[in-house]
Amino acid sequence: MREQSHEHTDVDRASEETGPASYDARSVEEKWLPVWDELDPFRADDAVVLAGQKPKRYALTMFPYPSGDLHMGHAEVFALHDVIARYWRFRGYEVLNPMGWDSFGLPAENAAIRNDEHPATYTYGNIDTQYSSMKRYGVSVDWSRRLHTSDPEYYKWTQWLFLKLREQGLAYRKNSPVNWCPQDQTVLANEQVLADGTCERCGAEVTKRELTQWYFRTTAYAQELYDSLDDLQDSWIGKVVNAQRNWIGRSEGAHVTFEVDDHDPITVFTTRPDTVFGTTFMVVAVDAKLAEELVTEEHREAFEAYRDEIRKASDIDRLATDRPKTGVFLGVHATNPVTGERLPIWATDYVLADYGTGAVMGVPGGDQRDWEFATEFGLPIVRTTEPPADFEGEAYAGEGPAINSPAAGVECGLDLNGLSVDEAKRATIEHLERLGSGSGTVNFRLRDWLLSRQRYWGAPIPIIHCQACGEVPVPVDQLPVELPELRGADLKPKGSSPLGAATEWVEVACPSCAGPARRDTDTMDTFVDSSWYFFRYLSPNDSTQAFDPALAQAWGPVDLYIGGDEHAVLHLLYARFFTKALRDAGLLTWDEPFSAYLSQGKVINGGRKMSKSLGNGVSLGEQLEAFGVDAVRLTLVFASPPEDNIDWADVSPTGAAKFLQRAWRLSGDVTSQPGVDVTTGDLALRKVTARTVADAEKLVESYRFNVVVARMMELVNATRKAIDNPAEKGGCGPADPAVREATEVVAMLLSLVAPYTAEEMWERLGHAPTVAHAAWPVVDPALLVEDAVTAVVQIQGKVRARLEVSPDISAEDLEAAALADETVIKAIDGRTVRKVIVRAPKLVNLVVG
RNA sequence: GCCCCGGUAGCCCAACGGCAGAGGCAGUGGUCUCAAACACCAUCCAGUGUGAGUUCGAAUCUCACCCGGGGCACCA
Repeated sequence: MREQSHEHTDVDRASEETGPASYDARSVEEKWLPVWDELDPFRADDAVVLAGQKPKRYALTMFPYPSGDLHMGHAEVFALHDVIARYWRFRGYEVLNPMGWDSFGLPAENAAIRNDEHPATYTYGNIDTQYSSMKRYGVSVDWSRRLHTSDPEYYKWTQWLFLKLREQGLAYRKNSPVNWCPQDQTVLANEQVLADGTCERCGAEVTKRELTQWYFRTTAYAQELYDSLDDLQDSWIGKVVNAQRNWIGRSEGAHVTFEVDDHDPITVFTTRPDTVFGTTFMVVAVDAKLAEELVTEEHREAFEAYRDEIRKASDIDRLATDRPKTGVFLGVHATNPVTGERLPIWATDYVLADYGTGAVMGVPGGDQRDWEFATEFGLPIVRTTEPPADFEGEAYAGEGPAINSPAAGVECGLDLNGLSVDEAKRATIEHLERLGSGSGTVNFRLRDWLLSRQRYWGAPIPIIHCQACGEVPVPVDQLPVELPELRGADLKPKGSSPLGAATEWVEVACPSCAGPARRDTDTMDTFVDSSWYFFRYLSPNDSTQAFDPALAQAWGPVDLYIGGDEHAVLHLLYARFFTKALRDAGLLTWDEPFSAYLSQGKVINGGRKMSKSLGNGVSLGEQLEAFGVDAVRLTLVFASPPEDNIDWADVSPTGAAKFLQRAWRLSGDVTSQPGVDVTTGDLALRKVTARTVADAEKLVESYRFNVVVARMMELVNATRKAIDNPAEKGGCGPADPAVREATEVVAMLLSLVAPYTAEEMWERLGHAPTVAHAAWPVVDPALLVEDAVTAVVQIQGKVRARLEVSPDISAEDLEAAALADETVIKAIDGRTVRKVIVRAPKLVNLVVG
């Protein structure tokens, strides 16, 4: 592309009469940017929406973290997102399309330590860079709503919301074993530890520490967070709904209470209450307090030795499922509430302290883990479900009739024998409820969200700890609690928050009793900042409230959210939690923040993720330089469906640039004047145009943006042919009004993806800027009707002939025509026609023989 | 192990249960050119992962399996 520029002048000179053969992407970009700034066509008008003058659409894309300049991934999501935002404007919606920066976070802090500076230097420097790039990228954003989560004006409200949630009992402090990242020197939420036990952010192996930390009570909404996934099933991309379901991990079952000798009873959670007859022992988590309370003096030494050994093992080892079961007997017995049998109680590490009640009834006949444990320690095994005859495994957890429930000769008031698993579960729960020894219940895997962090560059937790009054919230009129000025070496992680070193900042008078007190020195997880930013966009400059509930009512919820899969559980779950909490605080009326969610695939190169070590990185800046903004955007949108990965090695920005030139050239060929009566234009081309618009509407609305681009290409090809071909070959020449109509539609459609080229075309077509304000074409339904359609005649389902028929042909006529056709008669070859299926006007299928 | 999603031409991808091909990339042949690039025209290429089933008819629906991607996982 660049090489062209030195020849450009020759081309211009040579083609003065026919117009230039190509345009220069760079100069077109420079030409239109200031014009758009002047026209400001993307400002979202609150008044219009509040008054209900226009229907609204809220388009949201995950705001970037300011690390360096934008990369290919950003380019993709912004390009996809802009298609829908621009389309909605064309369709008459008042569109809110805001942008900001998720600007708290560790990279800035680490850079500050490295370079002996303040994190703000890195942060705001990168924001400036990214802002310039985004402007050039031509996204249709309302920049007046720009926000940065690290601005005190923003995090004041993050702090306010923290206090609001605390008032609702949704933020609390507790001491517990927590995930600790030794690399980042801070605690992490469960969601931020990957399945392999490493830190989601930096990849270091996460360890455990016992610490007092702040939590959001996400579990209070576990049921609702799970249930409302049903409503999102169709409008969210399936894999994200699935990931959230798995993460929340709902399981139905029962609590069963077992009396214990000389001790409080133990309650366990089980999904298989029907197997209670097969319980031959009890197991409690070795690291739970319960184990320590239960163990007898006689067994204490052995227990403690076992426990210490387990504590030394890493989580990675503990999580391995293939090692032999271990445990120690605690010296006490429980009583089976149904049979009265006495059951030994053991401690083990295969039971988790923080799931369910930290204790389990051991049913070796029905649970493989219990089977292994029983085998290891010589405990009895009783089957309570009859396995199929060919069953060869050990524990049997499948369907089948209940047996040994109770065992022959036992009378206990409950008989499950012969019942199916479901029937037996229900009967057992009813029986337990009668006995007062249990009840049906639902358990969740989801844990509370650990939100405090021992790092500097985040929103300080607005709590003051007073020896006399305890936790005291910072009064609202004293918000924000601004970060003290720390820089460079002051920020070095040392296992506790750097804020602790800012003595003057930390030591304050208690707001309640005025006695000596200390500020909380932890900052909030940056996922807190991003859990509500889409509300702040509604009132970005409001200094009196986080957001205006009336505007939330008018604009919310977000109509389409586009972002990366890496946030499938993290950010999306947190934002859903915040929305429900804010609803219950009376600030919102709706339940879910994002009506539709689309995830964008990754941009990879040569089949591998781009990385410095592989040396396969593709620089967005270089691509833009080489091909222009529009060609890069078009490449990214056209390459594949939005959610699929794009391999840069498989795509062709050169091809995209060629197409743009082809499209643009049309606008120079049109010779009719703006406003010409298109109804007199060439019918064949008009039909293609109408069909394209109708299809494009459906395709954009179902987010199949790559197919929309293919349709644009077809329309460009058809228009080119109409201009160039003589009448006898179906052409109509450049003066035909249909050519203008088609080219204007190309400009409008193209503006969804390639705004500069489209704007340039629009101008050459004799219109004032901006094409974004152009009137979307109204499709005349008459133009969508085909004059003649090709009906296929199948014999035994195989196509044997084609007939040109009228689109409104009757079934009888079509059948007659098919049977009269010579090719058909030949293909039937004298056989009997046994059955005729007619789908007028497209198909006839003959069954012969 | 459980749960989602996918598998169509050399490649990226289209196809209301009804003609497997819309579009693009790459390839091939041509027009233009002194030559090349650009542009334009033409053209080659698969029977839809495998096996059954439903149906007049299956890429599409059902089941099983194979392969790839993702989520959860000693979660009772």
